[in-house]
Amino acid sequence: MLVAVSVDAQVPPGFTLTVGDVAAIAGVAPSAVRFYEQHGLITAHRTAGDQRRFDDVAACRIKVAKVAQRVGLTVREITDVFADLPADPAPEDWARLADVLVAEAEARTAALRSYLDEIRSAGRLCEVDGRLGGNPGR
Amino acid sequence: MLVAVSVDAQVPPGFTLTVGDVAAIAGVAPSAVRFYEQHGLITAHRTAGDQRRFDDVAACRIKVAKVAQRVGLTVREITDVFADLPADPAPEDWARLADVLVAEAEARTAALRSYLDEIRSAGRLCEVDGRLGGNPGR
DNA sequence: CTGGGCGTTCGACATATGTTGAGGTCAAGG
DNA sequence: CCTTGACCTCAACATATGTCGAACGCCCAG
Repeated sequence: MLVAVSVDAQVPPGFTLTVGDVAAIAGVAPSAVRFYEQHGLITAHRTAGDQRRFDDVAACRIKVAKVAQRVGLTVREITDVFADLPADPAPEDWARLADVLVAEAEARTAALRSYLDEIRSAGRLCEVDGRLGGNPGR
Repeated sequence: MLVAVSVDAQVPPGFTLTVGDVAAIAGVAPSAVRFYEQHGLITAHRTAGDQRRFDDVAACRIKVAKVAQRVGLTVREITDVFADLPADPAPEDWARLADVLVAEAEARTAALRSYLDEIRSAGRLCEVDGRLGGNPGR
């Protein structure tokens, strides 16, 4: 007789965390966790009673996302980057992810620096490639 | 009696750009220019007819702001950074500004990199234990 | 098997960042 | 002067990122 716990038979093993659990681990509000799931940043399985059950990877994704948001990435962009992350990421997978995110952050910083350098080196502020004196339509 | 020469006497010299001019130069919509003025990112003088007249510095500030937004700074934060910028900035002033902005961008990138490094070196992702018996193909 | 602490959805609210439209005014060219 | 396009304000809408409350359901401990 192997009939035992049939309640969460459809929830894969490892998916034991509730919304509140993930929220506590990731340091965000439960509402935010639902928001991220709605937007595909994380995924959940559902119990027979329609409750979400998360993986610990979900909490990890959220933590990374919060830091990535600080460098200007939108939830949508972060979701896209996460699209390449396997369901059960190995350290190398995290490393690849890190490369992508850091590269993006550095590219944006480089753009900022480059533009500021341009302004600074232009003797008289940034009258760069703008035609002053005309008023063409938009 | 009306005095003809008093029409734009209150608008300082150099403030010749209309909302549309600044918008065209900075590459944003006129509505955005008004928005930035409302939020203190740029300042305008008014003609006798209550129209805004900007300085070319305004367009420059907007251009910088757009790039700074890409590294995660809010309009509020950018406005605060601009608070230290003189009305008529010299190259050194832009240089100081650049230092502040780039430092902030790099700090945020560093935080991201540091956190990702932490995850990667933790081996077992975000300090949480799951089924680490292996990485089943699935 | 029941109580209450979580969970669920849904819609309203909140903030940031703008855009659009209505209704009216200003200013520069003809 | 007078037309016409750009400007003014104000309000509503739009999107991103969440939060909160109501009304209701699930589930674990006693």
